[in-house]
Amino acid sequence: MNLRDLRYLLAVAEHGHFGRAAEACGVSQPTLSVQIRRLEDQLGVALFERSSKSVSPTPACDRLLGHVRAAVAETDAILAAARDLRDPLAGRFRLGIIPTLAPYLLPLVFAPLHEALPALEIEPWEDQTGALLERLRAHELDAALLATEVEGPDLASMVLFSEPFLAGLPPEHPLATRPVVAEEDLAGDILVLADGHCLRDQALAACGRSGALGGSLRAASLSTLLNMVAAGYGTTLIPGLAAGVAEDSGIVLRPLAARAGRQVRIAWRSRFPRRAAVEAVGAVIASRLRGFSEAAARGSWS
Amino acid sequence: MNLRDLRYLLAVAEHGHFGRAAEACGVSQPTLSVQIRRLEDQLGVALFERSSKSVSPTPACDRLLGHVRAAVAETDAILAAARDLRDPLAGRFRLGIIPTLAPYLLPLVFAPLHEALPALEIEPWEDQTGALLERLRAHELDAALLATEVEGPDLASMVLFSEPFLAGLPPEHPLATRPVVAEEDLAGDILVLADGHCLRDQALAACGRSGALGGSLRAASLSTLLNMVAAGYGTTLIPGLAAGVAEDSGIVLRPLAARAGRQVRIAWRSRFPRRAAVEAVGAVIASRLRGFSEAAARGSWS
DNA sequence: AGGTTTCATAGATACAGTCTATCGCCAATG
DNA sequence: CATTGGCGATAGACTGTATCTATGAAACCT
Repeated sequence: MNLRDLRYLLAVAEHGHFGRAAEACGVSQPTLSVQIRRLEDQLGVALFERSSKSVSPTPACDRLLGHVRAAVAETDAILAAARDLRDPLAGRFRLGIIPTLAPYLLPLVFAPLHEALPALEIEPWEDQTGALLERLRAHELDAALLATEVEGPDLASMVLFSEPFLAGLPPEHPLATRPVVAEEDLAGDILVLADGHCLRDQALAACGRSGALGGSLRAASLSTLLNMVAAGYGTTLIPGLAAGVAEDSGIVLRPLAARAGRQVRIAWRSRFPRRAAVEAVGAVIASRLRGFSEAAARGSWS
Repeated sequence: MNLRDLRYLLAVAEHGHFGRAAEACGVSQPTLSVQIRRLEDQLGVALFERSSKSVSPTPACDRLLGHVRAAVAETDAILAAARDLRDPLAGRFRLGIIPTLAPYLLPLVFAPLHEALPALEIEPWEDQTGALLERLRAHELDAALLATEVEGPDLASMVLFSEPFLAGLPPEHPLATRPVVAEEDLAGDILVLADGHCLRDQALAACGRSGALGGSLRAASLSTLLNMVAAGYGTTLIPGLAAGVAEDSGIVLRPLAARAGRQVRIAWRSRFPRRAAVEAVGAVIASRLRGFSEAAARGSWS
């Protein structure tokens, strides 16, 4: 049985006339005669009572017409829904974001994203890199914003912008008097985030250390870390986007001598069909952050 | 778009695997690959994200699946309903019956019809010949039981049984003393039904009259007529099947010398597709009434 | 590294849908 | 009563498409 035949059936039932029904369907009259006959054979039911003056549905046909109309309506609904979904820049877009980025990046890009891609319903999902990659591979995320490279042939990524680190110092710290701070000078009393945060490893690597301070601090969030530094418990490396918040908490910020930093990327499954959406989201973010890395590195982060 | 493709889509969505879905559909794997791809092209929407390890529906596909399932379910419903309707001896059967036949024939044949054709839901429709033919031609009846021949190439009919007339007399009527009554002897004081009843014309014709008594009586039903005769207002011709009821009302019945009577037929549109149902109904009625005409003509009508 | 699994592609084939042309039937008409 | 027109059915040719087998490409596992 074919959907086309069902439409033919509806047309004949509606017009009560093979010729006019054929015209309405855009086919020839014999086509309808043959197809309706075939349909009757397949169903084992006479659908129309033909005479030279009228073509009227049999009672059996009347009983079937409801289902036929419903089936045709559903397929029309499929086509209509597909039309709505056709735009890859529309619909839900689940975007993972790491915790050291989300609170500072999202306020910057949310409005531009909504403006540039009004049909895209972006659902941010905040978690650490490992968890995000897991969800990405499990099709539970459409893309993720990370500060690390991704591995494996099933994933792909693209750099959106570079985010320099800044030295974060308590106001009374000796280094706070210098205009520029060398990364390795921070190694002595640097505070870092808890395990799992990519920023932890990157900060330690930048200042030449392989391990953290002896388990004394397990800051779960950058916000906690900033408060600890502001209270004089040590120094830290602060991602450029968090500069404003860091200053507000009373921390002194200084550019770094070696320009340590990280690259923020958008990652997706290499087979993800809505590549266009990923690229559009990436483009909006990159555009919003254009020139940011240079400005941040110069220290003009306000 | 094709229903087959929709079934393929459901299979792939269900199995998450082209090979197994193909097996379930009874086609080869390349067939599914090609058809799903074509469907994606037609809808303009990516339906599955393929990799060598998994085939998972896209969010767009998830949204469409509901409609797809509904469409396929409706077509299955069409097939199922057609299976039920396939038997021409099943379903509604609208049967017209003339008023001088219905009250006496229906009680006789209703049970045998139901027994012989349990799936046939017979809906009797009582009206005069002209109205029945009109409804028959308008497809509002499937067949009709009449006592006249039908005219025109669009209708056909078949005699089911012969129904003799009997003389119906008041007990005190002079003719009541005779064992057999001649039709023409009734002409003097015969009472007949109102216009439109075929029995009216047939009774008048049988006793050799062309018009009725001077408009004095317009009996709308045989029952009224019987009561009038029983009350001594005149004589009448009574169809054999009504003999029992007539006797119960106190009328004297006598066989007719010339064996006047009428033939009861079943009529249908010559193009009516459920000829088998018509013939089955006719056969049951004819079988139930077999031998009736002879018995009635002999006067053994009890 | 080699074999296995899985989906995609290519080319051949068979079937099904459609067309034009024509027939047969019926009805209306001169 | 013969003719004409309208309508659906049928025949035969053609075209497009769904399907098959065979093979390719990529990823995964041993």
